[in-house]
Amino acid sequence: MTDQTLHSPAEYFRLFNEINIIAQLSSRLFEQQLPVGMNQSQFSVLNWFFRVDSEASPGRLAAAFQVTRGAMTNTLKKLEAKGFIEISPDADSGRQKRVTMTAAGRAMRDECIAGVSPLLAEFAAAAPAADPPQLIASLAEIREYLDDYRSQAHSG
Amino acid sequence: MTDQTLHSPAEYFRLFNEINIIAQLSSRLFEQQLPVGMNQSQFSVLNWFFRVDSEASPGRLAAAFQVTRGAMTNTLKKLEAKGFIEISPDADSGRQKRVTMTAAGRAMRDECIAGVSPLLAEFAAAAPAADPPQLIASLAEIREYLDDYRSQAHSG
DNA sequence: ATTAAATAGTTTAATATTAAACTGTAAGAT
DNA sequence: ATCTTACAGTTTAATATTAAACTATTTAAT
Repeated sequence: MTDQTLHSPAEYFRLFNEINIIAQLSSRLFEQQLPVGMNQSQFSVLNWFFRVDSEASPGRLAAAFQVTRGAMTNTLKKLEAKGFIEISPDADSGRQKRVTMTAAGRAMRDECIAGVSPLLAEFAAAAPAADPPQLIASLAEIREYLDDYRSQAHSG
Repeated sequence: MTDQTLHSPAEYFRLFNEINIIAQLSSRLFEQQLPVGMNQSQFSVLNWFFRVDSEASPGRLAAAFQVTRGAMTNTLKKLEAKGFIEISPDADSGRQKRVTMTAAGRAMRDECIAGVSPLLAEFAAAAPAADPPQLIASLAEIREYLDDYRSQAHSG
């Protein structure tokens, strides 16, 4: 409150520490609520098709979730094997592919939402964060900074 | 600011999404600054001995970092092989062990800090989070809630 | 004292991820 | 037209993690 511009590196260190532990705890908790065979990565892809767009290339999805293309190849294979997505050649580009969600995928996405909803509702009711919108805004800022940082000076 | 008690589950969903992406991005970024052969888990253990206590059992460390005992066994083995910690029998209990940091471990901890400091300083200077202390406090609340949640109704 | 239950740590199998090498395609330079 | 570079996706090897089975020890019950 006293000082909005000068912050110690040690403070950021603690910040990332907290974030890492929460990510670990929450991921495990959420995955336990998902239908058998589904994990967070797979659900995230299905949910992306619900939230963002009806189709995408594997590369676009990898960028959206900040994972390597190899990791996305793996995740998409699992989803395709279960019939939740379809992977077809891109009519406009021989090196890209076109990924879409199937009806079964939409059903599974709904099932996942139904699975995690009680947990989220319980969480929202307990309201352990004073001001979630504010918190989300701050975190989004940090996420964007990290994302830029990575692509600017340290491409890979 | 308008409403401090009613928050939507969807909001918490977004919150955990942001947290997960930041955890992923920041972990990778930090690990790249560590000396060769060191990773975040190993550094965290060395830093724990610096911050918290001069000795601990493997189980206490596993609980502190919210990882399985098996994961901690693995991490401690790596550190022991490099001479950064010592693992000895506990005089008071035949089933527990006693872990301490060596002088080499302290030196490596300092080296790690030196490695990540520029990144943290750069981050602090750019100050992408308006109010880090407030943010840390909110996150700590969430972390504690998740931790309690896990141990209360869903032990494992 | 014996037995049963809980605890601490290790091991094993399975999985998700990264980094880097690799294949194939598109775009740009000459 | 040919060559070079960049790009999209896959594959491979290495690693960290979890869950569950396992060993050994301690504590509790009888």
